[in-house]
Amino acid sequence: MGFTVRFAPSPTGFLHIGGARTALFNWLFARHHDGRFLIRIEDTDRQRSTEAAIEAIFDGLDWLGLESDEPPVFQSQRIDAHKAAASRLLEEGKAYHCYCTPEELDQMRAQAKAEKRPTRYDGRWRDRDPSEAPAGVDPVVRLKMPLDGETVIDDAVQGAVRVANKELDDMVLLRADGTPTYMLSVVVDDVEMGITHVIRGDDHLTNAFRQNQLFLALGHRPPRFAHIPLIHGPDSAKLSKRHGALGVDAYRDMGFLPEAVSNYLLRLGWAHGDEEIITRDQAIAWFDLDGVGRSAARFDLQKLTALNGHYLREADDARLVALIRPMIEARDIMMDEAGRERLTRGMAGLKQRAKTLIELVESSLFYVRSRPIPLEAKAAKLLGDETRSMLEELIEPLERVEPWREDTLEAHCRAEAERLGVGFGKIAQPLRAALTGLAVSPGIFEIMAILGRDNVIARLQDTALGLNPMVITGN
RNA sequence: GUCCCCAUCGUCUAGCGGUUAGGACGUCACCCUUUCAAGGUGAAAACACGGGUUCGAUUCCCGUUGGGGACGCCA
Repeated sequence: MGFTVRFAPSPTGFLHIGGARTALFNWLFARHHDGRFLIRIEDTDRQRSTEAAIEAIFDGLDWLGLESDEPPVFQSQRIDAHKAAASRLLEEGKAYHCYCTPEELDQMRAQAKAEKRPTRYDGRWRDRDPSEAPAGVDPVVRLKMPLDGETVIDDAVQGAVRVANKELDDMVLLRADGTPTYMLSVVVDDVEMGITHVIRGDDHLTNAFRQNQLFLALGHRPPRFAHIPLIHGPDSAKLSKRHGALGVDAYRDMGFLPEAVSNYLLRLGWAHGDEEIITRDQAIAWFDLDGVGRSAARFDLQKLTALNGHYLREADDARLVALIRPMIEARDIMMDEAGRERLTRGMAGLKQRAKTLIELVESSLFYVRSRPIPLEAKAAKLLGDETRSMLEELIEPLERVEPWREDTLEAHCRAEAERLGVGFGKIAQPLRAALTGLAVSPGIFEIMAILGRDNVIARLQDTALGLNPMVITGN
């Protein structure tokens, strides 16, 4: 339909979670309408923009699968075009030089505040003759805002939002050093890039009134605005570092899958009936601006975690093995081919018990560890002297189990429990502890089948001999 | 302080004048069960308040209260 949107982050930090959602909404909107999704890096503040931040933003977008349809635009490379636009406005009498010093402006604001008046620039140089310019002061260029009437924005999310033009002060277009401001750059670039819909955070809503006037002054029709509500922290204030709100990379490091983060973010402020689990394709088919809510949402890590558990269970086993392999090896546990195979076979049982990749790693280790495996405290508690000798008695019968399969193992162990005159749980838990070093794991016969006879018997012998090292855990 | 926005279970939300106010996360029971998950069943849990409009308001309008955002020669 010829719609073009952009995601325009300023590279002063990582891609934070709110930015990720903005990018997602833009991307989905473009895909849904068969339009274009562009990326523009707003790096006009050279002091605060860093190469590392730019990289982090692209990494984050990449991880979430939000690719740009065209090479990214770097705003810093378009300064000449921004300056030219300002000159044109100056020539047309739509902008003017203002010789106020920063000190003078500070004073003006302080006074307005003291008198409980709005802290706006009063337009004192708007109609003043340039000959009155003080010597030695480099002027800024300001846009002449309309003095009366009102500016109405028909926001695709917020509806009609209106403000009296007298509330809008004459904003700075060019700084005293001649560099363009954000307000100018954004508008000039949006025009240049053919942006039809500006989808961005709520915090830009008041900017939109000013930018709307700037589009008009430049002789262009303003784009359609869509201001989506911000994501808030648990204290319901705008999400920021102090909430521990992090870059998407942090969520990746916490063991979340990109599809889970993406699904979670989508449902924050947008819904499609009662649907909770939404695939990318469904999202593209269903997403549109009219479904976006107007109120801010709080970030809920628990719900993200639950969603992640769902996607973990759905995930392909080989993919999960590939994802956790570096995490396992980072713990100095090397994975040989046999270990990788055991892990892959065991993944179906492991993944349905994990909520994050971190948990998945923790619960997977016993498949790839070398003997004797360490015992966590809860497992050690299950293995008293009496229990250990009971396990020892299990070794011989296990040597005869044929074939070595989940169902035959279960049948044998149940028979064994009966012979010993104990409840089945009395031998299952110690077996689990001895074979995995854990008190919690997938089904014990599944584990035995995957571990293999030799490994199982060896591990039981280790335990009988008390060879297992103890693990000191935080809990 | 000025301007703007918002308001359904604890949280995310469905609802677009007439519903037993639905779903999800979380919480609590019970079932399943070798542990833990998963799964199943069920429970507790919401329309901020006050005026209108209307035969009828969660839904439309106004106000109050509460929350948020913006007020830079930052982006």
